Amino acid sequence: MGTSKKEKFSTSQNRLADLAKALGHPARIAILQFLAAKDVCICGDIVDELPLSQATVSQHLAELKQAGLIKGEIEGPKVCYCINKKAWQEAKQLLAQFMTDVKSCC
Amino acid sequence: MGTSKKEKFSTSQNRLADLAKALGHPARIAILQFLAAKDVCICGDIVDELPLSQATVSQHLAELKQAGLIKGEIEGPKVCYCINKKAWQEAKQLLAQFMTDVKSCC
DNA sequence: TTTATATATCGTAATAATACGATAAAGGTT
DNA sequence: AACCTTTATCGTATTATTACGATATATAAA
Repeated sequence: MGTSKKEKFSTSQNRLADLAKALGHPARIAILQFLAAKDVCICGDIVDELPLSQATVSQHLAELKQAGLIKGEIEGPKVCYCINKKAWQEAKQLLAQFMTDVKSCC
Repeated sequence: MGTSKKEKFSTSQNRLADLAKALGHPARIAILQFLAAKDVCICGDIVDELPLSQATVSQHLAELKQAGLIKGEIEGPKVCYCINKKAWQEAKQLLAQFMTDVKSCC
């Protein structure tokens, strides 16, 4: 019964939902804020910043990567993570447009 | 093991994540768009608009209500749903600020 | 080559989310 | 009162998410 009905909704509704879902965990918010605060690509360090195990952080990073919001480049034994500029602007625009379009009447 | 570690993150990180999570399903995106398109509070009708059962729609509405994004007023045997204007503006501002703050470096 | 370091992935357990039928609750209609 | 309509809630099945230890992988250093 818990089968997903996502295919019954439009592509753009699903894209918005996927983006929002990627932001839907405080650890992922924290990761993005950390990446932003440094203003450069971060090589290593991320696991130490979060109160979660290495495996769990890696999983959250993979989800952000899957949503296209970050990218990771292998640099020696480490991986350098960055916000994906293009995708981020796109996501920002999509969400902002959606939030603006949804006018409230009362 | 799947115990939540949300308490290890800040209130604002959790608030952002909760808002995003509420938007993290195409059915809820569709509900919000439907409410917006009518530009008035919608009494009834919502279930007929979605390819989901009445019980499931009611559950999605409850989640949006829980996040504070919509409110429902009982009108006779029906319920009138509306975007919660104040909360919506707040959410929009919070998300926009977050998306802007997260600058990408590459 | 051995060792250390950094990440990813596997396996798995626990919890949360999704979905729906059945039923309850509340208000209107006849 | 009996009945219909609308919505919420309960019970429950299924799937997804979250989390972590253990292990694999890949690179650098000794």
